[in-house]
Formats: sequence, C-alpha cells, structure tokens
Amino acid sequence: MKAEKISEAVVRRLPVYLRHLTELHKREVMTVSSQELGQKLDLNPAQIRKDLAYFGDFGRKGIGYDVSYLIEKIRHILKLDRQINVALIGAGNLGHALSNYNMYLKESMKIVAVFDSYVPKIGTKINMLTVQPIEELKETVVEKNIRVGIITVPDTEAQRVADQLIEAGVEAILNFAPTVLKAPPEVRIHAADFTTDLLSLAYYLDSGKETEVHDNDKQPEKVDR
Amino acid sequence: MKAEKISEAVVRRLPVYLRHLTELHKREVMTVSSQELGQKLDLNPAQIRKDLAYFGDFGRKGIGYDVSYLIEKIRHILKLDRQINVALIGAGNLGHALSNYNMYLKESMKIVAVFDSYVPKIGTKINMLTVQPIEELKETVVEKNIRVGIITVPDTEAQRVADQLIEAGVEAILNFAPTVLKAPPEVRIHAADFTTDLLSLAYYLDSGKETEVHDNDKQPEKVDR
DNA sequence: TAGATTGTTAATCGATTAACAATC
DNA sequence: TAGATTGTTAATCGATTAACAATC
Repeated sequence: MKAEKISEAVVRRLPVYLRHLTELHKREVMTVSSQELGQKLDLNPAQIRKDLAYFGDFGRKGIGYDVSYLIEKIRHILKLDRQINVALIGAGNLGHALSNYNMYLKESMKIVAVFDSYVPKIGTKINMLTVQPIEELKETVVEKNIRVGIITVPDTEAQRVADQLIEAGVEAILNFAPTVLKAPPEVRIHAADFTTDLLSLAYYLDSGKETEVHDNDKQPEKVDR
Repeated sequence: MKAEKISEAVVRRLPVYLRHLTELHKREVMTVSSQELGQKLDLNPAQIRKDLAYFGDFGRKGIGYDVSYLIEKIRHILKLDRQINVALIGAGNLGHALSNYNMYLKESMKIVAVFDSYVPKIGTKINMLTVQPIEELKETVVEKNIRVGIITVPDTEAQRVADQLIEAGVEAILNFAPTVLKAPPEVRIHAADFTTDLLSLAYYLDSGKETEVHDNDKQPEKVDR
C-alpha cells in the first residue's frame, strides 16, 4: 500500500476486474490468482498485482485473491457502494440504450432524470423516467443531488448542455458527442464518442482488398508535395 | 517522415484532428497552426506536430497547415477515402444509434448489413437495411465484402458472435458488449463498452456528499484484514 | 517442507513535452 | 528582414513488465 497518485489507466482497469470477479462469484469460484485473471482479461499478471497493490494488500501469498473480498474492495474504491445520481441529456436511441444498461447496475451510478429539448419527446417515458425539458435541468440537478451528467445530444448542442450541467454543479460528465468539451479543471470530462473508435479502426485494416470509392491513388504512397 | 511504428495513441488522435479540420473547412478557414489546433483540442502542440510528422511533411514553416490538404492526407492515412463495409450485429437501441451516426460518414465506414437473433426483429428495417437472422452472417459477410463487425448484442452472446465474425473473415471488431473478447492476433478487437467508462468516472467524484446506500463504512479507510 | 503466488523493486519500454535550428 | 511556425532531437515523464524475496 502506497500513497502514490493513481493513474487513469489503473482506474480504468478496475471496472474490468470487477466485472470478471462478479462473474467468478456467480460461478461460485472462491479464489483467483493474478495469473488466471490476466489470462482471462488479456493483461499482464504483474500489472494486475500492481494495480491492486496501490489500494491495499488484498491478496494472500501462495493462494491468490479472495473473490468476494476483492469485489467488495474494488466496489469501495470505485465508490460503487454508494448511490451516485446521474442525469441523462438526450433521449434518443443512444440515451435509451444507456438507460437500459443502467438497469443492471442496481445501486451505484443511477440515472434519475432524463432531459431533451425536442418538444414532442417531453413527457414521454424512458424506463420509468419522464423526459423533462432541458430548462428544468438546473433545478432538478440541485433537487435530486445529481453529480454526473451523460451527454447524448447532437454535437452542435453538446457544449451548451455541458455548460448548463457545469453551472448546475455536476462533478463529472460522460460525453458521447463527437466534440472536445471545454470545462474548468475541477469538472472531470470523459470522452466516450464512438465515431473516433470506428474511424481509427480503419487504419488497421489490410490495404489491398478494398472496395474503392473515388480518387483511388495507387501510387507508391508519396507524401511530399 | 520516418519509418517508425505508429502507436495506437497516435492513430486514435487522427480522427479527432480530422473532425476539427472538417469543421474549420466548413468555416472556410484556410490554414491552421499546431498551436491553434492544440488549444481547441486540449492537446500539446508539439504532440500534434509529431503525430502528423510520422506520416509526412504536411505543414509549412512559419505558416502552419493547409486545412484542405491536411484533411485529404488524414483521410488517406485512415483509409477513409475508400469504402469499408461494416456489419452490425444487434439491432437494439445501441445498434440503432450507431446506424444513425453512420449516416453522417457518407463514404468510408458503411454499415451494409444488420443482424439479430431475436425472431420478431428479423425483417424489420433500420435505416434502409433489413434486419437479417444471424444465421446468414457468414454468407453475407463474404458476399458483401464486409471487413468490420460491430457487436451490440448482450454480453452473454458477444463471444459467440465474435467467433462467427472471425470465422467469416472480418479483420476488425468494435465490441460494445462488456466482455473481453478472445480472438486471434490478426483480428483487431477494439473495446468500446461504456459501462467501464461510467464506472471509472465514479472514482473521481469528491467523497463526502454522497447519497448513501448500504454498509456505509465511515472508518478511516482500513485495508488490512 | 515444497509449490504457489503475492507485493514490490528495478529494468525496460514507450509516450509526451521542451527546445531549437531550419525556413516560410 | 522580423515574426511565426514547422519538423525533429533530446529530455522528461510515466506506464508496463520482469524478477525475486517474502510467505501462505
């Protein structure tokens, strides 16, 4: 156990550990080694041990990690043993998808309000929640102690929505719009836009067998002008 | 221009550059410096210059980068100047959301087939595409020269779907299910699961003002047993 | 005790940032 | 020419991996 600063990379692996541990728990596996965990999650065992050791001595030498105990610990580290209220802004397909997933996470992160600016959507229901007009954002955030906002509006509206969330006092934003949001440093912004993922994937495709579209330059990759 | 291996981090920034450059192009901005780009995208200008320099000498000293020219170059690097056919497996809300976004990206990555295993969904339309039974996956992948698969099925089915995609011969998979997929090294897997994002965000919230749920241990963070 | 596996230090590897000569 | 900005090298910073003593 040390007092170092925990890197973002470490924090982003914790939910992955948690997920697999929960799976093991369901299968009534009592104990797991960093070796086995690494195999399953495609990670280096040393890295897993190091990640966990930042937060405490959770394992037992010669044995491994007690599954239930480690679940409990990671849940605590990630603050998933408290309820955190979340607002969803944007009641489109993506918003729907997110609120469905959210049903899984019983306590912890919980979507407690949904907003949209498109008038016909207001008043409709999404998983027990009534879609509210975006004008009610601020008061609802305060009333319901909402601490996280999820943005699933079109990119043109994303910054405006972010500004309203920040002004209302949220501490973190998960942004699905394909824009880089501006925010003061105390508000944590996480980009979750998948067009970026999809486009970067294209880079790794084998050239050679593509269905061509236009200006197909078959020259040997000249870059200089 | 060098012959180094390009890191994943670099590749993942390219779509972000492209997006902003396209925006500038729309606003008829002719030229942009790494300085300005860095400001807008929250990146170090040196990093932007270095990223671009991996692929060629795209800028002009004292001037900056020609917006149109750089767009063209990045599109070429990312292979977005050819059409790449994509299959979507899972016609739920998330699948819908993705196929909507896909409409934007005129050419390049294009969803050309949608599959689902849920019988009542088969035959329904999503953005001009008819949902097909998953049994037709392999033949369709071959027929339509599909090279990328997007998985938006529940986590319990994800690995099976991945296996079918791989067997059918896709080169890359974008996986939205919260599972670590097993695949041979020549198939690129990209995890795009957002529960991980959401859960890791909780870590960064200020403790102190939470709505408590259960087993609220207010002891001073003891880790040892 | 022998075998297994942790926690941690040291070594390696890789990515970001600073600095600056080249040059538009 | 003076000012701006690139491309690139060197310096820094950070993250991953290997190795191993401690110990269950």
